[in-house]
Amino acid sequence: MSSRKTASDFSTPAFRQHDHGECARSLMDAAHDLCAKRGLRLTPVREKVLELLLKSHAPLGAYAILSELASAGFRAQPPVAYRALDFLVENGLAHRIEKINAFVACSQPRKEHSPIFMICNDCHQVAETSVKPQSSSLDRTARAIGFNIQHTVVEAQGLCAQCRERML
Amino acid sequence: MSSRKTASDFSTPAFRQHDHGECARSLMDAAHDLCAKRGLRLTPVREKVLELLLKSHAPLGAYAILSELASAGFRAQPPVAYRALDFLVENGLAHRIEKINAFVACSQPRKEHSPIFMICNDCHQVAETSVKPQSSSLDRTARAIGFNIQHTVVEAQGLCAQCRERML
DNA sequence: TTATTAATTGTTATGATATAACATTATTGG
DNA sequence: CCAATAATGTTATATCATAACAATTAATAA
Ligand SMILES: [Zn+2]
Ligand SMILES: [Zn+2]
Ligand SMILES: [Zn+2]
Ligand SMILES: [Zn+2]
Repeated sequence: MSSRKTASDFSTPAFRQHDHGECARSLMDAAHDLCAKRGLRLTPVREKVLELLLKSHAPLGAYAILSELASAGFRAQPPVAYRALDFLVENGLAHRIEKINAFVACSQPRKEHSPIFMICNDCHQVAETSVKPQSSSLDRTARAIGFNIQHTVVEAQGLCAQCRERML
Repeated sequence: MSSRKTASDFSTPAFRQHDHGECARSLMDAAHDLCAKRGLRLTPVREKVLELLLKSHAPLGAYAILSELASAGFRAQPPVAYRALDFLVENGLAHRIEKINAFVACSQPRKEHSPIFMICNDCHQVAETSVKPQSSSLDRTARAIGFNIQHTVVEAQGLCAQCRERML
């Protein structure tokens, strides 16, 4: 048993068969832990938004979240959703997918990472992986031109293996 | 004199001193050539939008373009700007920067490429570089999980060398 | 050329995403 | 408790983008 990890070892289970109930529960637990450790307040609306995001690996738009919040008895003005999302994103519990103006729960909320996303255009699920910062093409290019990176957006759209197979 | 090129050789001149008048003129010429070769029509409004984008290496939002179009005597309803931008983007003459909902002229409109952008948060200019598709972290990761990439978004926000120096 | 078709542009309206501003309530620390 | 801070409630508006259909212009082929 080697300790080597391939890229897929780091990928979110989005495109792999897995027990998503357990997947979601463990990420919710991790969120509670992380907030406790950092003295952050995972208030009811914030927890509810995270719960909604954790329902699947398909990102949700802010207004979809808002409407789910309304159904669950929360106030439903846009700032309610955006504030909760801001909290989750700022604290590394969720990510914004720029290409589709939507949000997804982070699949590795413990560690600092520069996430990269694979967005399936067919099943709409998003896999999150991350890359060693130093080794990315972006970092190499930035060093070459003296650019100081503060934030990165790395997203790919296409077809996941399952969807591609289904289309054959 | 080696034929090796470093990443900076491929970068747009955005963050380097250069004759931008010449820079813009040659890109406009290239656009005319490309359209002629492909039988595309660089109509007045499309050419004007490209001209506006070529005024600097700082991206412009669709409504900024719209207002410049109005000043220049063009019709100024949103679809006018979005259609021209769609044409330019579809034909590789401009790119959309997802992180800031804005558009920039392509700096290497001839060849197929997967562009990478460096967005300076201070001077708001954007450098475009590109990476050999096979070698990017995104492609390696995609191969590892069997994901078929159709489109990529790779953007970094931060500070260009000049702006960082100026801040010291 | 002239009819036919296709591409582009004009126009109105609306949809979708996001934030500013300020009032109110809840939590925390002294 | 009291003052300070953080979070939430609420209204209004800003910003970004497209649907739908009409009118015009350009390309094409009979
Ligand atoms: Zn899961
Ligand atoms: Zn899929
Ligand atoms: Zn230039
Ligand atoms: Zn700069």
